[in-house]
Amino acid sequence: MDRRQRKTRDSIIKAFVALLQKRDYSSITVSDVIERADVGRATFYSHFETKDYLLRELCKELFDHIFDKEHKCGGIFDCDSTDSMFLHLVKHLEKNDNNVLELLAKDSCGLFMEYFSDNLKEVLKEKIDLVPVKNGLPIDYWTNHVASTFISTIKWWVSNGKKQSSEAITKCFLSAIN
Amino acid sequence: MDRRQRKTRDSIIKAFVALLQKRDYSSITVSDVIERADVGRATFYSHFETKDYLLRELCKELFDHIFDKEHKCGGIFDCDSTDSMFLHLVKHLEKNDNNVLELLAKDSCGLFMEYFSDNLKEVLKEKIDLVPVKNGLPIDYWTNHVASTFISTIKWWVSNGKKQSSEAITKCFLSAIN
DNA sequence: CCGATATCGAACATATTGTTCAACAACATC
DNA sequence: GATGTTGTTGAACAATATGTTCGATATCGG
Repeated sequence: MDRRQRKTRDSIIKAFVALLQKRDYSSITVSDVIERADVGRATFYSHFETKDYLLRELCKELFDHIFDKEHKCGGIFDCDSTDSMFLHLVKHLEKNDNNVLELLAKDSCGLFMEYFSDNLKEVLKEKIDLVPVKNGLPIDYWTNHVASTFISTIKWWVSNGKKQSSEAITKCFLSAIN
Repeated sequence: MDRRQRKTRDSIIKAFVALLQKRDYSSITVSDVIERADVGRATFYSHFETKDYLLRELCKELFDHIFDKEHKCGGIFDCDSTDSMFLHLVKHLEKNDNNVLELLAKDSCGLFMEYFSDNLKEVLKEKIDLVPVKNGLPIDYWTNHVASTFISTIKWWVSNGKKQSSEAITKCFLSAIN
């Protein structure tokens, strides 16, 4: 990819994240983004079809990074138990690159949640043997429940100022689903 | 309230719900709503400040009805156990007045969820003695978890075509949190 | 250096928003 | 059923946002 392309793309996404931390998604305009990113209007539209697509791309980048599909070595896929997998995930989230974690606690976080949930469910499906399904619940229901509980735990954790250690909050989560 | 006011208000909300079932919230314009409701533009704005306020009002009406605050007799507040309370809630949701339940399974349902969750947490706080808190989890975390699990259960149920009976899905939910 | 490609910026048509106003219709009250 | 009040209408309006176009300019890779 052309160095120029990467540069403008990066500055657009950076500006977008910065704005998302301050304002509601729906209140942010394309003009806001390109002004902050210091990028021409036509340039923006040559990179992203609409504002919605920009959000999608952001989600994709974020969760592709967290659930790093490329080099699974050392990632969550290498964990030998679910306990350590979830702890690994929490610790990763705790680092909070780009303050993106905070976005999960905002109002307009529907798409984030969806991506988060989809990625998590996918992992859980592969690791289902490590997460004991409770008394005859449908597997589908169970993975959905575990993913949803993990996300609501993280959301609760962030919303309350991350007072617990990553170990403690992981324990909370594991207690909740066991 | 003036008969005329109620009439236009009702037709606006009705039109709005009908549109929400077909399209995404963000894609629906005020013009769409007033056209479908057959109501003047100025009239719309004399009832609702913005499109967002319309959504809020809708949520309020919906959940005020479900968690009927007025006449608590025979409502969920009269239940003697949490089991029957949740079953009562599910049965109420199953009736699905105005096909509103379907909205919970759509993409742009963030605000619905929020209202749902807030109302549920409030009830749970009053009924906390009936829902045993698991091994030393923070009460706050626990009510949040129970509410979030109930909602994700309902969402899963609706998304999969409500194949289970209300009794069965309530049992799933109770298994998940116990 | 050169050809290819990305950016710029300004202008443009289009669409949506939220407001205003005068004319009209439905209401409640006597 | 006459009267004053209130809600609705439709059209027009300014303001803002969207997405596109195009020639000029700058930057890239080789």
